[in-house]
Amino acid sequence: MALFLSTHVNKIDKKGRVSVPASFRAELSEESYKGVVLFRSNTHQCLEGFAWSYMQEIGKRLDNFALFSSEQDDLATSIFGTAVQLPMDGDGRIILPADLIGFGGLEDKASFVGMGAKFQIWSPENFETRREIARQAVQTKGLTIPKDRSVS
Amino acid sequence: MALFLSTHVNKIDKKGRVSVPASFRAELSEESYKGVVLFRSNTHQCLEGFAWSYMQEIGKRLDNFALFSSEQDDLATSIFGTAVQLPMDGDGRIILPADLIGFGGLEDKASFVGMGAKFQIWSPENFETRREIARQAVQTKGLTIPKDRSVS
DNA sequence: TTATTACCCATGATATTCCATAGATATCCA
DNA sequence: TGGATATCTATGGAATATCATGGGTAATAA
Repeated sequence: MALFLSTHVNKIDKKGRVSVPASFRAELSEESYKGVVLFRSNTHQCLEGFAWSYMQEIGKRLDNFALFSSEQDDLATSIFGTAVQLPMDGDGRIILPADLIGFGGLEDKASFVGMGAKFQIWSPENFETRREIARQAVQTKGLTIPKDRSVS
Repeated sequence: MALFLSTHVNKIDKKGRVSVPASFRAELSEESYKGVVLFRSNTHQCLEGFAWSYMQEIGKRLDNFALFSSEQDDLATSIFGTAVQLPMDGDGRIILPADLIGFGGLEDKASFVGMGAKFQIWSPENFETRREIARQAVQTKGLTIPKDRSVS
């Protein structure tokens, strides 16, 4: 499984192109599809990205919901319905669609934030705020990584 | 599993390079990936380091959280989002990124402090203070190490 | 056409690799 | 035991490779 790590700030050029960080590309290189899947975050003003193979994993997990339930319908709509598949060019860049640039509040820079199996794309300023909120949440709620695999 | 012991003070050169202590390198030599993972401590003004395999373990555990839950999001952001994977050069050095040098309050020297499975990197002056506080806490609270692995 | 996308190459900045040196520690042998 | 030699470690600097980025042009679509 791909493991995205660290935060990289890259420039969005006037064609809407942005380099996928080299370390992310290395993680993606094992994938059959050379590119990323992006969609709008349901919780933040940012974009979320996966390797194509992880989309299949999400599909499986969605199957755990009852077929035709409203939960499955809502999730499927917000995830699969808005996702776009973006190919990488020979230099490891993708073209961000204008509507996603708008949704993420992006301007001339994009922060790629590794989240393990997925990553997020933020405007650098918004992310600094988000990073601090997350840090405090981990501290005050005492969040830890569970030891075993028996978590729901 | 790697076991990091003792404290070593090494110099940070003008390129941000610093030698990983030889005894730490010996512990890392069994790892498939020759390098370390560093991130900002949530509790101290210092950096924390792991072997790469430990990070993969954390990644797996985190994947057990419900997808898109706020807990997973907060943890992933503060752990994976701020971590960096640093390869060692042929001479056993890593390059500390400028933002981590700033976060840790480091200048021209770095104290590598073995903590068992992980290690910390401190500014030597700050660590002397920290060492004394930790010593007193162990004394007054009568802290001990539990026998089994059933600790939360 | 006109706009958008794919592909190619150039370049500066940054990171990685390689080599040199000096001090400390260990090893060896008479 | 003494002393010479080799090895390991930390450190500095230079050469080389990689990455992000900009721009050009051909292919494609509307």
